[in-house]
Amino acid sequence: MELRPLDSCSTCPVEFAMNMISGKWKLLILYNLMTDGTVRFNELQRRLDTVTHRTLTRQLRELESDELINRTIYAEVPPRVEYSLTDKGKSLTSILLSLQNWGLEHMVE
Amino acid sequence: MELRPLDSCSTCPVEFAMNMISGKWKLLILYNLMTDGTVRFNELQRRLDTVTHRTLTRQLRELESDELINRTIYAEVPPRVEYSLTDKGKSLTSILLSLQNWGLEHMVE
DNA sequence: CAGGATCCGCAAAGATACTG
DNA sequence: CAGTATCTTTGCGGATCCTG
Repeated sequence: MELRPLDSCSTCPVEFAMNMISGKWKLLILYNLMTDGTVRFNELQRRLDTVTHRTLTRQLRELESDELINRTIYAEVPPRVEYSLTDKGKSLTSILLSLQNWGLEHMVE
Repeated sequence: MELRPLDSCSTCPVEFAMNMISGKWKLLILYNLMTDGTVRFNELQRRLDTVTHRTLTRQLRELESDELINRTIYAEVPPRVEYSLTDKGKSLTSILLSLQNWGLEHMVE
């Protein structure tokens, strides 16, 4: 596949994709869901380690409104909320792999 | 290739790659150099259309310090400065294609 | 032509406190 | 447990003016 001309920025597929994954914690969230399938809110927060409660919530809401993740609420006490990838979210794996491959080849360890 | 575990964020290849291309105009700059080879400063500014002189300079400096682009200065009057991709910069094409493919498949036109 | 210097605005992220 | 409400911070990008 070749690089296409970028007619207009508002319809640029590259920018469209970048907007989905731009966000300090988004790729880390997606990565965790890719490898583990389903993760609860607090478990996710533990794994991201330094993320604040507030910020994690926001990032999850954005991913959800972009239809990259599912949010499942269980009517229990204490409450349980589980996050998982949608098919659209799963399809981002190709981008993550592409980024990872490039990083592995060009990072000085 | 499989997704690797993300041991530590400071050594995460995905984050390393993202840091290279995060910047409002960077992918657009790289795209222009990928398709045209060598471009002068003002020509680049015309193509990005709404970018300011100041901001374009900063983005170019960052790309240069990341060794993604070459900056060639010709000792002429008026001055001439040309930008082109390094091999490292050219290798980003795979990421751009990956982003573009995803965007084309998931954008509603 | 291709910058540098200064100042400013804004959106994203963090800190902290409170809650069903 | 999984949020929401406020407030503050910060850093990127923009606006403007000056120069070899």
